Amino acid sequence: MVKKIFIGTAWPYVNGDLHPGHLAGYLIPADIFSRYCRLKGYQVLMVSGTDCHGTPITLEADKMKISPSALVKKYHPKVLKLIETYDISYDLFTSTTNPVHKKITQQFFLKLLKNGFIRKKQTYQYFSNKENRFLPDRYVEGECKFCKSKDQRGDQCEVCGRSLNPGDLISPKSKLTGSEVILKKTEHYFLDYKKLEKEIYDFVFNSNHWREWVYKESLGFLKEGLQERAITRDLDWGIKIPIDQIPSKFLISDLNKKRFYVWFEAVIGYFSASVKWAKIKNKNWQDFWLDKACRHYYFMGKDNLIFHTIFWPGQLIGQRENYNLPYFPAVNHFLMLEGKKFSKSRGVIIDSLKISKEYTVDNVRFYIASILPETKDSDFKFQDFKQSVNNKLVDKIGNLIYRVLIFYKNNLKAKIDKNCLDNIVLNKIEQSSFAFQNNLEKVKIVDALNDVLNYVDFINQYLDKNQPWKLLNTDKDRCQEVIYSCLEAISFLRFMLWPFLPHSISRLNKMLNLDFKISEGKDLFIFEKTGTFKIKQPIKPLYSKIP
RNA sequence: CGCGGGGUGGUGGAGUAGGACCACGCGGGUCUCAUAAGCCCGAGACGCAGGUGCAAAUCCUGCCCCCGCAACCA
Repeated sequence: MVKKIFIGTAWPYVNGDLHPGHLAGYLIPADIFSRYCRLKGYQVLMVSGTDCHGTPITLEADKMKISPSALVKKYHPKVLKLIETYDISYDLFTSTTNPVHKKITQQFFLKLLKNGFIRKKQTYQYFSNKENRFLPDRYVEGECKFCKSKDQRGDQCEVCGRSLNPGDLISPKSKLTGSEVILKKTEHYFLDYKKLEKEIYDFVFNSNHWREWVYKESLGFLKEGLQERAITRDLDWGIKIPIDQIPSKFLISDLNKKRFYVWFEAVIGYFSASVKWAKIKNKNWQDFWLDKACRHYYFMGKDNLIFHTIFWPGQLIGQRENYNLPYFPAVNHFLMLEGKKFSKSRGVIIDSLKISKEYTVDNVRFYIASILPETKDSDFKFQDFKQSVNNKLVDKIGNLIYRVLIFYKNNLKAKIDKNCLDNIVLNKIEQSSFAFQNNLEKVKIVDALNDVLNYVDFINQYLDKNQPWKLLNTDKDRCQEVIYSCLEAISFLRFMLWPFLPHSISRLNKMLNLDFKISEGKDLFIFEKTGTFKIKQPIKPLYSKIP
């Protein structure tokens, strides 16, 4: 039976350009994993899209004096361009503004309502008369009523450390315009996580194959007990509440002025994008969401952890449809830039598109893959980048491939009489392949890349020990055997490198007149001799040094 | 005492009690097929202070530093 894999990646917010933190946090690791799965012959579905709703979008749009939808139209293509440039292999990359998503979000809500997990509740929120809108706590500042510190944000006082609720600020003002802010009564729908707590706890508790810190963090969060959580906001930008379909006893006032809260809606995108993909491609989304043999992998930064291990599973459980829950949340820490957090306002920023043009996509992919923040925050340093690419990718990997191919072409006229694979090489291929797959199955991508580098080192050492350049005059048969063994080793190397470096490995395929025959059910990591090596195109180095 | 993660040679990582390991960088040597590439050898580290143990990077206590979350930022 073909293994089924669903891959969901975090939905990038469309209020700015994507920086290398997004590449390292989910785009590149998810892509490496999905390419590996495809080579293994698994049935893969990888989806995501842009997250287009929420207050930050409306605020950014206001700042630019355009409508939220105009802002989305401006940024969505830029995100798409980046994904195409880096060749992130989504089966569908959509956005939360697509109609299928709207409809499915409303259905999710209605189902939760029907199943008794939604309740209505009155709260007080900060409201700006001048701006004529409710403001999130963090956009309001005033004096902390506990310690009397001035200019504290509405969500927390940084001086005394207390969490603040609406009303805990004295003379609150809008952080955006400085205008006065009042407390206003408003009614919202809440998702009652208390009722789902037991099932969520069982789900998390039984997931002890997760990365240890992810497991502990999720359990730690549950330890404090879940509470009901608002799923609607007083906003005019977002997905509308399906008023017509709500039983009258559940209706609340001003529903036409409310929208679904983005946290509730964005994660449903994983499901709605799958449904949309199935419609477009005429496939079954049920293969991935109802077949218990399908495993769900999610890739995201650590700021998104709780949404994927607690809240989203809760939403799925509440559907009572027996949908597949996350199998493995590949949560990454953060990528820093020269020791600092990426920050547009502080100028700590690199344009991902620009560096791909300047240094090539595969160079950037290689470096980022080598420093993925899988266990703790990691650091993008330009000096490291250059060293890493020049020494590992160019000198070790690139040079190995080049020295073997050019030797084969120049000294053996690209022809081998006897296809005899050295046992020591065969053993290494099998041993590395095993270690590599073992790591990738556990989404340990940095370790898997190290397996590849270790394999390359071995082949370089093998060449030095056997010195085919000397054998050329003393023992031609052995010389052919050594070079043939290296060619087979390189041929297999293509499979291990392609997930990391799709562009250059495609070039290598062309040089060798080979291709990947990817098909569901066919495991390309089972070693098979390539047999004969034809060289049709001029041999050129795959990589060049960064000056 | 809100929850959790982290601090190991210059850099990035591995290592949950008994020889501190890997890769890059650095120093030296060597080959010459190759992109001044390859290969070999070497120097160099457990955040701080206590404690338990025959033995601590690892367990305990206190402190310092970095990061995420803390339910209205997603």
